[in-house]
Amino acid sequence: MTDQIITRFAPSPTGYLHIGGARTALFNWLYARKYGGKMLLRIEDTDRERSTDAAIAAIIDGLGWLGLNWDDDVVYQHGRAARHREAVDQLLASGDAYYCYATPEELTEMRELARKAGRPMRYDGRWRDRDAAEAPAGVKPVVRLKAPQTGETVIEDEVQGRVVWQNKDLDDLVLLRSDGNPTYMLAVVVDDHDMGVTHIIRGDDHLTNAARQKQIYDALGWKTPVMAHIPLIHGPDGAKLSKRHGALGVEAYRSMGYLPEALRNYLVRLGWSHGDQEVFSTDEMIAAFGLGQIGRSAARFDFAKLENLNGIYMRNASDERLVEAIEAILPELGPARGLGDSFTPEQRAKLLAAMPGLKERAKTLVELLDSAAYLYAARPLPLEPKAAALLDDAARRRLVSVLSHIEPLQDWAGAALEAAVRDVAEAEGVKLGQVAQPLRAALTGKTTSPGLFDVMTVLGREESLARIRDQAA
RNA sequence: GCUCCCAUCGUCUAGCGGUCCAGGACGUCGCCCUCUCACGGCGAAAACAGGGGUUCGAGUCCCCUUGGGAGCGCCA
Repeated sequence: MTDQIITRFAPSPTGYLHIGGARTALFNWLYARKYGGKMLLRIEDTDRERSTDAAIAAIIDGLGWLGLNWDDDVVYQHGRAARHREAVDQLLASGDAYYCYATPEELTEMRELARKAGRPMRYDGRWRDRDAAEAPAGVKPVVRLKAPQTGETVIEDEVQGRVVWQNKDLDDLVLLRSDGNPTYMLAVVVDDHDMGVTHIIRGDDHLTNAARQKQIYDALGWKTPVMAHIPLIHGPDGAKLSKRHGALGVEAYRSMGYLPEALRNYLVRLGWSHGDQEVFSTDEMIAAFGLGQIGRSAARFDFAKLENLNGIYMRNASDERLVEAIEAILPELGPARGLGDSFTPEQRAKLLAAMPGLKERAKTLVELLDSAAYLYAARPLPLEPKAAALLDDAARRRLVSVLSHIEPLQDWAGAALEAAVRDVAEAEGVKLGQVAQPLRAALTGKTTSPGLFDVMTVLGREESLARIRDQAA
């Protein structure tokens, strides 16, 4: 029991689940699943001002969409303030923490002085050894950790390796604010400990925090969990991917038509690798995952590669699955495309029938839906400029010939249609393409589409003939 | 400014002292397949940031420089 692996994902609910957070969650999830352990979810909502229920919902939705389930109940950090204070009392009692009455003004002054002197900006410890009797009246104190001033603090990080700080460079951090509320630094340590977290896997923006947290663990006499600080994800331009700089929530990727399994596969390969393997099933991912194969440098987000992966996953997905995935985002996409929030049974049936040809050609669900527009278009079909250009007089005359060859067909099926159209080309003394392209333009309004004879089959005899007649001359 | 982290093709990466005139994938560019577009197949261009060491031997170890990034709050 004690050797069970427990990881956690601990987002602060101040916005959606962004892509970096999603990857952190994924890594935690993979690690826990691999070792038959648990991944816990903790909402770090101690900042009451910035935390919102909408953000909590967005994070939970995002995890659900990605298929990253957590174990046990969600822990809300805010609800644990009493326990956090208890830990501070322990530290106060053991002499590992003290009250500090320095005012915000004094702190600002300290920072400015330090900056001028070219020294690290840190608290000077002025209340560290002062008697509480000297406390100024009317000032609510904070509680600070009495951190070691000599020696070093060391983190043996699973991905960054051994990281060392000189204790003289670290100051006495605040554990309890003057209003009696715990700080993040204290809360994380107490919660991770109480939740039995054995492995902390998080972004390396927390690496320097790890040193302070280590000091708190030590002061409390607790064992520090194994830590793994994974590199951040940067934007395509190399600049950091922050909420104010192009970072998108996972729901944005859903709206852009990516499949959650494709996004997961893309994300896992950002910073982690397993030889030359690029595509992983969920089981393969879990089996192959390991902290040791996580790289230490930041990665840029590359939509082209995500699209490629998404295309692979779409081609391998069942037709029904893809129709369902499109239906899930249809409320967002449909109206702008002349479709409703959901498909009519006929629309759905046509889409399903055309899916084998459609999914072969699209990289996202949005592209897929757009490429299916011809299925639902009302006659007479609007023609794309390039399609219109294809339908010159000679082409329209050929369509007449096509009509005469296919109208008599008993069997409206791919092979028969193809044979008929080939006959037309031969009779006209032209290449198949010269008949096929105008035909495609007439049937779909576009110059590209799935195989022509599949298109005709899905559209059905009447609709196909009508569309051809519309353009024949 | 201070502390810490990082550095292989445009991008994601393999490489854990010799088998690397550096491999895979995406992207790009050719060719093939072909009713279009995709898919698929074949091929090409494309990288060890720079400088010092250590070593018989360095992409791989050490140092410096340069360039990125993170953190330095009574935010998380």
